[in-house]
Amino acid sequence: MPIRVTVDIVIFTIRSSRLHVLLVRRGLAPFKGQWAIPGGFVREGETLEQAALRELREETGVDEVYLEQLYSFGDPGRDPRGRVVTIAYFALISSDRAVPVAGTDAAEAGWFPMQSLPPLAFDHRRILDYSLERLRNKLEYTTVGFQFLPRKFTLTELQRVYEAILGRPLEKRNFRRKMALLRILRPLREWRREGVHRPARLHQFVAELRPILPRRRRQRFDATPPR
Amino acid sequence: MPIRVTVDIVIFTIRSSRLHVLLVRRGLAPFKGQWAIPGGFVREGETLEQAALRELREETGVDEVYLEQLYSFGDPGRDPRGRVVTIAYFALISSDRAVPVAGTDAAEAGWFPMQSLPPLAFDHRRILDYSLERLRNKLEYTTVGFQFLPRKFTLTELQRVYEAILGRPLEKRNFRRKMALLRILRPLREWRREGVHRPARLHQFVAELRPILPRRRRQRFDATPPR
DNA sequence: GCAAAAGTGTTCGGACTACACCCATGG
DNA sequence: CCATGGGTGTAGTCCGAACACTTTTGC
Repeated sequence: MPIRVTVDIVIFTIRSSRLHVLLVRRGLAPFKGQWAIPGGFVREGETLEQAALRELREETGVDEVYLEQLYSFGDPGRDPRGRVVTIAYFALISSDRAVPVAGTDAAEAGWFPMQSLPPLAFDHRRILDYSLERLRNKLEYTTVGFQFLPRKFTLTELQRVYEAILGRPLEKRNFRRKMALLRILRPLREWRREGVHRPARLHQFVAELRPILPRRRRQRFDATPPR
Repeated sequence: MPIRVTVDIVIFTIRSSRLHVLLVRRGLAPFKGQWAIPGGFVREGETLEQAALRELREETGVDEVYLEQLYSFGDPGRDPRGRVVTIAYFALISSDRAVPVAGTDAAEAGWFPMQSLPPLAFDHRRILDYSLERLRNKLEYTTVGFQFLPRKFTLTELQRVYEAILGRPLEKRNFRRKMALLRILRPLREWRREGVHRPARLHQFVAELRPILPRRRRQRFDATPPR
């Protein structure tokens, strides 16, 4: 009895300032009727990443997103049907594109806030927990956070993204100073006016997706000249 | 034709102040006679981690080491025999235990310095490159570095480990201050004397393996009382 | 007394934290 | 004129980096 290989994909987005994940309701046994993260078997000629992208497209219609391999889970017994090793990925989708369509083999699909998840099939709870941990870490030292926003956004919207992922409020002045120091935002000559208050300046994310470089000084050494 | 699943394991150690990796010479086609990292098929009832540990034991006789899942590689065509997905792990072995024994299905095994690797079978070069990157990152924010040393060691030995992994020299005073600040070393009342110079104090690594916590202050907020 | 490694202190700059008030707008 | 979010500056602390000389030993 050979081992079968699937990819599962955790799809994150931000909705109304809260981190959400896309779940599908299983139409078939096992765990029929339960919620699960999208996934499926890896096909003949495709790479693991292509398989993940295919699942993503089937569920959301979206392509060209941030996608990263998370971890592989393969405990015997994690799938009652037999030995299944899954390679888990996670994807980040900007809120303006986050419109799920029901998958082919899924009866139903929907966005769930990470703070209140339903019971999940298989070991998917564990996968979700780990992907959140990873996302939080990445947020600290890369610019993945921008993946959740449309091209133009306000600084407060950006801050809300960070807060939603980290799960704690941030201090406005410090947050803005940090962003300014990173020099990855271009302030636009456009303002968004909404509500009864001062309009907010729009910004663009400029610079490719990259790790945040804490500009190191070059290291020199004790230059004790021979006496 | 089903996908087959293997684990491959990158086994690191430090020898004469340089980072080494354990390679085995392949006895069978494909890539017969070439060097490769140890690995093998995942068996029926074992977890992925158990499979990695089994390979590790077969190659080195060593158990109870630092072991971490690295990444999964599954491009079609990475193995000419057919579709093989491999889950790569890496392990860290202290220099005093790093005595390889030839594996069961391997003709020969040996430690190679990471700076001068032979041509490798499959996509193993890529796996090695990635594992080094990961090891370097982990070194910065965890205490994995200690895994390479015996229980008692000198501060200079510890510094050599860090230098070997990072591939650059470090500054002695800063390195020692940092270690002192972390409070994870117990200085012993023992000294090692060797060579014609002042003896070096021995230290022990105390505290469990853990991430290095940059002690955050609790964040408070603008407490503008309502006027 | 000399060669060789062990050991040690201070200064600077960058980044993070804490913290409170004025500004522009629409109603 | 008021409610609402947008926007801004300063002071303290911590940490990493730079940098050179004294100590102890065996020969």
